[in-house]
Amino acid sequence: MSEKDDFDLRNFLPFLLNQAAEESSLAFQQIYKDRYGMLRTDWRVLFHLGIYGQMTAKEIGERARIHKTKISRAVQRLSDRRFLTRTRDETDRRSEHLMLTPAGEAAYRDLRAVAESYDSRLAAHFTTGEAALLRMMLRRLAGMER
Amino acid sequence: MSEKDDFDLRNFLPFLLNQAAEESSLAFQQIYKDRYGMLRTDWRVLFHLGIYGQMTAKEIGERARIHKTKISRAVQRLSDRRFLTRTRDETDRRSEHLMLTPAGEAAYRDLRAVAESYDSRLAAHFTTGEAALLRMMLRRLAGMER
DNA sequence: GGGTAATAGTTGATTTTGTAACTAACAAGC
DNA sequence: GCTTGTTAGTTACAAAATCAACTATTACCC
Repeated sequence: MSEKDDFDLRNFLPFLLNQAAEESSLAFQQIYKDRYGMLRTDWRVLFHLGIYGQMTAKEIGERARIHKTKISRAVQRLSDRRFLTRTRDETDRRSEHLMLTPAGEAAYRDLRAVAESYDSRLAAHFTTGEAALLRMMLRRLAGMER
Repeated sequence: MSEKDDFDLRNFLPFLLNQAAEESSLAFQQIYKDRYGMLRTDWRVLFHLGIYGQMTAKEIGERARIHKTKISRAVQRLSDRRFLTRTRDETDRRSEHLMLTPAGEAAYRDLRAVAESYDSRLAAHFTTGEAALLRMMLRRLAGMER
């Protein structure tokens, strides 16, 4: 298994980003899965509603770049568990407004606290300046600014 | 959809890392998928063998943190397409040594060139120093150093 | 050496995702 | 107002990921 070719996979950004993303999501994933039986899309939808209040499925999908079928299923699951309510828009009856129930709010607040402390723990690997630069670079790679 | 809560999802590292990873893998994924019909695990296995030469499934799994069932199926697909050969270790007949065929080598060299230019394009978002720092930080988050 | 545990890798059942086709509602042009 | 095209969201089916159980082989150890 000695080196045979000098391409460095460990520095290839798509690979490296995936490894870092996977590793750094693991412990958080464990929590929303164990504590609420949620999937990745579920907590993302929950957080969007917790942060921005009432939104439609479409708005969440655009903001988080999640496909509409994934959103549809996450909304279904969250609705089944009484974490959100769906109310049709009366002026455009195709879309519906999603809003957290008190139970949804509680789950959101709980997970938000976990997320905050978890994020700090990750950021503690770096100086404050480095962490800020890292976030900036990631936002740029994610196409979230420019 | 006005702000209701000041938690910033766009700065939450697990989310941000995932968005960046997904976005920055898209175009590369398109290429190995369209050109060779490969899945994510397939090109990873291919690259490991291209870079390090002969390896066992277990070694690849450890190095890339991929579950053995995923590796097993990727090896099966690559073997079906005659991109690699499998030879049993005669001193420990449980494991087998994987090695690229000439066709596998050719695919690897082709994709490696794509990967290199693709990586440069991504890194061009930053100064040389920033890019080096980014890779270092990602390796640290991925648990690939310390 | 015989029994028990560990290891490399595979297979099968279940869950989740991805893709395309669908329904229902609205919009635009004429 | 009727046809054609869009849009929001759902559903059906195929592809892929996950998890547990399995086979075959080697290691341990009494």
